[in-house]
Amino acid sequence: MAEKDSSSDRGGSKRSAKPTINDVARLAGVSKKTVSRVINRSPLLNEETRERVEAVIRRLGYVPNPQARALALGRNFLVGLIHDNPNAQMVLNVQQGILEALQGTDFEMVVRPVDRNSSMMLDDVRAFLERQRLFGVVLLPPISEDDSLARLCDEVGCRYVRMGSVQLDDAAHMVASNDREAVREAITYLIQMGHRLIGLIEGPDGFRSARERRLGFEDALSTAGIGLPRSLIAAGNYTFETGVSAANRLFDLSPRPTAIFASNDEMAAGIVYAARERGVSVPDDLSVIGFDDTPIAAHIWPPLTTVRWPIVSMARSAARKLVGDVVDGEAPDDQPSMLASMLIRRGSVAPPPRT
Amino acid sequence: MAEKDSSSDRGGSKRSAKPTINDVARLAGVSKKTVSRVINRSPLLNEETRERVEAVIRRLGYVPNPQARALALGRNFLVGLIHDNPNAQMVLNVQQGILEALQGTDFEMVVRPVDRNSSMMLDDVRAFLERQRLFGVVLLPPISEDDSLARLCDEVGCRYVRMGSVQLDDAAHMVASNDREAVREAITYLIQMGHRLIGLIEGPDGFRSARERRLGFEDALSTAGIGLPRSLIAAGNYTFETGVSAANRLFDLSPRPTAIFASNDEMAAGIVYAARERGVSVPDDLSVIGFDDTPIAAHIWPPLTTVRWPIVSMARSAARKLVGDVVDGEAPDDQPSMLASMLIRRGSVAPPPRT
DNA sequence: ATTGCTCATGACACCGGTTTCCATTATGAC
DNA sequence: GTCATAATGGAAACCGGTGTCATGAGCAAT
Repeated sequence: MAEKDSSSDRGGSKRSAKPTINDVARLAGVSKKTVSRVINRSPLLNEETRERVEAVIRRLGYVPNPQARALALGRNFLVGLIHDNPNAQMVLNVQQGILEALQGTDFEMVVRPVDRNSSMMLDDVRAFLERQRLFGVVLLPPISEDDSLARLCDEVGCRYVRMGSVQLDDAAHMVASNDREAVREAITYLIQMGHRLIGLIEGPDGFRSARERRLGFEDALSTAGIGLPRSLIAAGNYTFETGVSAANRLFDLSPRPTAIFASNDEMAAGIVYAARERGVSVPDDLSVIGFDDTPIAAHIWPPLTTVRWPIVSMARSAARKLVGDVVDGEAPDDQPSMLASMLIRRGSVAPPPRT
Repeated sequence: MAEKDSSSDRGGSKRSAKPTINDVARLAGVSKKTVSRVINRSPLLNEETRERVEAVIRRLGYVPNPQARALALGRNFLVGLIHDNPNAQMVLNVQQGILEALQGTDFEMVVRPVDRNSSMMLDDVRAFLERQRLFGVVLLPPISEDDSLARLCDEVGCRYVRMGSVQLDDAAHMVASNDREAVREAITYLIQMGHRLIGLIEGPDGFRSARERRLGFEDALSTAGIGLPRSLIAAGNYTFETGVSAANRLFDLSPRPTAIFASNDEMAAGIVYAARERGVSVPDDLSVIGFDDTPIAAHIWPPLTTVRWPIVSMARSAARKLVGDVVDGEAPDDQPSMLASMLIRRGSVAPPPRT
């Protein structure tokens, strides 16, 4: 310890020295490179040599050092998840999907929540990407809708795949669902039940998902020849609380809508909550449809009819796009870029009251 | 490309060569070592030299390569989160706490969900730890209660900190809350409201959190001199569904309990759901208290009175324990090992009905 | 026997940092 | 002015892998 430049290694760690590729090579009587070939399943390798080396590897319990590999290869084995989504279940589902795709590979997932309202957001992400030199990132909505983030990834040479409600990028960089079509179906279902006065609680301005869902809503109504007064559209921002207040605004309308579609389940749960507060019965007086099919949808009373967003599959597909060609030579667009949502019918929809 | 050992680098990546420490050294007219000293804030360095080097670093936008650092230092900068907790909000809160603690350090967080029911679990985790050579891991309940996991970490030389409902390990390896005391308070509150027939929906067998919460429940009753018939205790496993079925079992009792405490919010939400199904009014006919204060608690009707588990602070504290001494020479037990829960009073508790 | 080819393997440099060890320079005491 | 000492900076080794290229063996064709 001639120089105390850095913090000293506090002695305790009795981490028994891990065997290295050199140890394996020496004991097997071959060169490092040959061991490296065994590890990487090189085809041009004598079967007998391979077995001898593998035996030594097993005996020593040798595991290649990922840091060294990362350095030598000039890339690491980290896939990042960048998100600013407040919905815990959604984020966790995405993590699950990514991890499923990474299962059995050398890749790990690192998670990076960001604050889209911060002016530093882009700088933060840039610093993160440059520092960590991630292999690639998955971008979760709503921040995935931001083109400047995608450009940033390009700039720093980091692969990316965006998830979203609509195709915003080419197939290699995008996994989308078709929200518009799914909402159209849901609203058509309400219309078939007899509803004519249907309210909409929108997602926040500037979110593509919000816009797509609204477009699906409008499509269904205009196809059925039903007009849509401005007053039936209430603003929300995907939180439970705005669901409550938007619902209250719609309840004050006269005539009152007999059904409300909320652009996500949180807000739909807010509608149900507000209805209880006001003594409005769901579904007898009011039908409610949400979007996402997060657990809350099934766990409130009455259980919510909602559109299931195929979030886990989307995430899995996104991660495969990212690492597929490295892992098994698969082309990045072998993975689907468009996945379908589906309507889940539960107890929050009924025909409108007779009055 | 003489040898096609590994998958070829698909050409596209026009990642402009990142500046290295050599570039900085050359342009600043100093040696690598000097640049390294600047990066690591070595004190024995001429002020003028430092400034010159820093200027070059800024000009080049140089960022040290973490992989190379990890290799040279013999440790990486990854903190793992190992969990098998099905509660999304809880997992995400823990992630948030860990990331807060890691903020501004060179550490990143990798997430590893495991399946505690799999016989391969320990082997999987061992493979994970050995492969990735993580700096340390945070263990989330319920799997954190498993001593064999902690022993495994010791064995492979990986630091760990366990989170839990009771002190299961020494202060350097544990961050706990005091569930027992918190539940005692909650039940005492029910007793003060006049309840005498109080049901309990337990967490799964073998979970320390479940046991501690039950002990707190029993403590409060016996302190108040209230007996606890076996029939008032129903089994659950922390899921919404078992909350529903356990509640139904308690509803069939005669006399029916006037209050039920559930060992977590999911199950408490199940009670409220079941009550609605049966036409039992909460809180008029039945008071309900949950545990955790996850968002669902505030988002159902009526909003749940519950015990807030200080999960974010616990996670932050756990992560600081892990990296503290490396980051700023802080002793690992400068961080608290015990954090307090608190009762959040909302709308699901009222005095018992007169009858 | 010589040439030409393929196959299996090894020597060696390299990735980008940190550390060791030594050389040089600056400082201060005499 | 000289010498001892401390402050500073550089050369080279090292961390543990991978890539490049050379080499020797084995074998078929000439």
